[in-house]
Amino acid sequence: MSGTERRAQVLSIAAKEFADHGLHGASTETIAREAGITQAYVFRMFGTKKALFLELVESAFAAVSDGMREAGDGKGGLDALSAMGARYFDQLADRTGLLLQLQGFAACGDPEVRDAVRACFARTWDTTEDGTGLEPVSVKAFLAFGMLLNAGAALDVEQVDAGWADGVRTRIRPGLFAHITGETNR
Amino acid sequence: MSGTERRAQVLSIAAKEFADHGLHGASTETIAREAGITQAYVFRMFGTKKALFLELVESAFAAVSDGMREAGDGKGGLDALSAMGARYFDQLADRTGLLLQLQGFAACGDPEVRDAVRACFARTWDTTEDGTGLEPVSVKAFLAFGMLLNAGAALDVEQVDAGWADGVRTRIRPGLFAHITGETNR
DNA sequence: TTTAGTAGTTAGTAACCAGTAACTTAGGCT
DNA sequence: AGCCTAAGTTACTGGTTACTAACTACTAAA
Repeated sequence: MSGTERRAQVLSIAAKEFADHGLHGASTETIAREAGITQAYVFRMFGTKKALFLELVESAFAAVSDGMREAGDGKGGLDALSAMGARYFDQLADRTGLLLQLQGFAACGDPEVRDAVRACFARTWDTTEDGTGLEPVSVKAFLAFGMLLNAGAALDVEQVDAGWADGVRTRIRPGLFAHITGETNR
Repeated sequence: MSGTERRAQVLSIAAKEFADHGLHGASTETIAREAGITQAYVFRMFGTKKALFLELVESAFAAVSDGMREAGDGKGGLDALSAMGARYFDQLADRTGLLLQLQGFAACGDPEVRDAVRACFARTWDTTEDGTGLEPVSVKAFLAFGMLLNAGAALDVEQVDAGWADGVRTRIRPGLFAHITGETNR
């Protein structure tokens, strides 16, 4: 198998592993075994476990940011907002990506991880703000619903038959964010 | 030291440790050392690492739910909503509690943890819904902002001087949730 | 003074962890 | 043929992990 193929395969397997068990819970040995290679070779490719983790977390955030920017490109005003909102929620249907974001936040006890995730989140925030032209409160609401989706993915809310689960699954009307106003800066 | 005192002390130390490093990243050895006792005694008190973790996560969720219910007790309508909202955000100022919730979500790869966290989240949802009398979309928005606070706590947003950080810190006007409407059930 | 319980320890175990160094094997190019 | 590089392995390390069994020191009541 070629280097780039192998790399992609390991990244895909590691993504699932890290999404389920987090930075510390996942095992490089397990990842290697599932990929059919030696654990030593994983380290040869990615250097450290944390580097592999960060690469996956960063690409999970980037998928959302890039997707939104692409959706809004060439449009303006409400069209752009609507397209970006739709793309945002499309990207957020990827459960592994959501869980990787969550694991990124959870691993922020490590300063290196925290700095990386801060940068990722900042980029998502700025992309949302610049692309939609919404005021900060609405951007906040926009991203807040994204964070709730992270939690929903963790709880595997799709598999739950209950009132609260229905509530979490309920999709917000996209135009909503344009109407949220009245923040008070603390 | 008496049993209840020791237990409380260990719980408090373990809370910080689990909040920072998660279920798998935290070490019982470290917790024991910080408490000035043997690691073996931690297991004698709590049985397993996971049991200790779950006790902390559950109490972090319960603090929010119970606080809200208490705040709304004896009041009605907008008064109750306002009081519950205030209490909700008060409880969410506890960074360790927020991080423990986050680590609970992150550890949901383990079925036992997932079931427990589902139950906690369900209770928070129901308490919010019953107490405020809001429609599901608003409850969703209410809790979504809570999830964003989890992320903000992980990123230690208080220490960041940037536009996005200001945005995350911006406090929403409590009455807002009463005016969110227009969901579309998917 | 015995008895019962509570607070805590010592001394392990077996499994697993991330990470390293040195080696091998196979294919393409000159 | 001979060389180089990329793909991959074997074999190992030092450390940590959660968890257990068996023991001790102390206190308070009967």
